[in-house]
Amino acid sequence: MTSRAERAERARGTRCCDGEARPTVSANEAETLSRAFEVLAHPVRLQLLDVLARNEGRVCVCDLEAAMTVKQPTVSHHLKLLREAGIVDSERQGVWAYYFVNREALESLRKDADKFLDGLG
Amino acid sequence: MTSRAERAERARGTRCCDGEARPTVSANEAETLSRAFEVLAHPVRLQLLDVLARNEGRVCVCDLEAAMTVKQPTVSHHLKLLREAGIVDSERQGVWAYYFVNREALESLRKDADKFLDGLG
DNA sequence: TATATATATTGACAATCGTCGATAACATAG
DNA sequence: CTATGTTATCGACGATTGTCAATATATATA
Repeated sequence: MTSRAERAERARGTRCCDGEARPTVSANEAETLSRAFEVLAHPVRLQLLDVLARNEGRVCVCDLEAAMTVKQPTVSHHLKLLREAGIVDSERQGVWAYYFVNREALESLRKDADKFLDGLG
Repeated sequence: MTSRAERAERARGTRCCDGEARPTVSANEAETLSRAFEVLAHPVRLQLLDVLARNEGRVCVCDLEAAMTVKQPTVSHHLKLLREAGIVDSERQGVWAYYFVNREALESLRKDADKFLDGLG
């Protein structure tokens, strides 16, 4: 609780700011945006994205696995989530699976995140 | 699986990109950043932030509650998470509790998010 | 074909999350 | 003091998440 300037008195049972307190972001937009942030809300996924973004189309799962602290099924699991979110894609080359970021999807995610955060003032 | 240009052949049991596959974001940084994204990973918290950012220090819980679809204890719960994350603060005025965004914390969050997302290329 | 390697999937488990009714804590009016 | 309105906390519940061993699937090599 931080101290602040005084405020107009008000009777109980009254709203303080009626119309002004409506969100400008709809429930649907908030839903969509929060799902985008969810994808980013795990350290392993952030590191996977980091590696993939810096090694354009050249990283196989075995190397991703080596770069992470978690075991192979867990890496595979997080890659699946990134794939389902659309921000990475993969290609099979023989025994190996190479993952790479979907640049348009990533750009779109960044734009949405920026727009929301910038919109906050 | 998207089709891509051909790749140098390689024997099984070999790494494809050794050193290059290291994350530039440390496990600790990833941990911290992912916690920031976690806060944003829920539609109600996004809408709360939205409302608070647009009504500088003037919104009481009763009005936040009226603006959300979830019940009062749930609103209180999400406000607590935002407070614990440091990006909002609150002040009690008599019976009412007024919430407002912590501008420095919000700016710092935005900077970290931007830095990571921009860093991806 | 048999074998070895790379990746994905399954299934189980503990841990965390989101929600809400009930209730506590607090402030004020009467 | 009592009653009423506001917010926070508690406790329970189902749902979701993260992890990994075990296993399946796919591919290449011998």
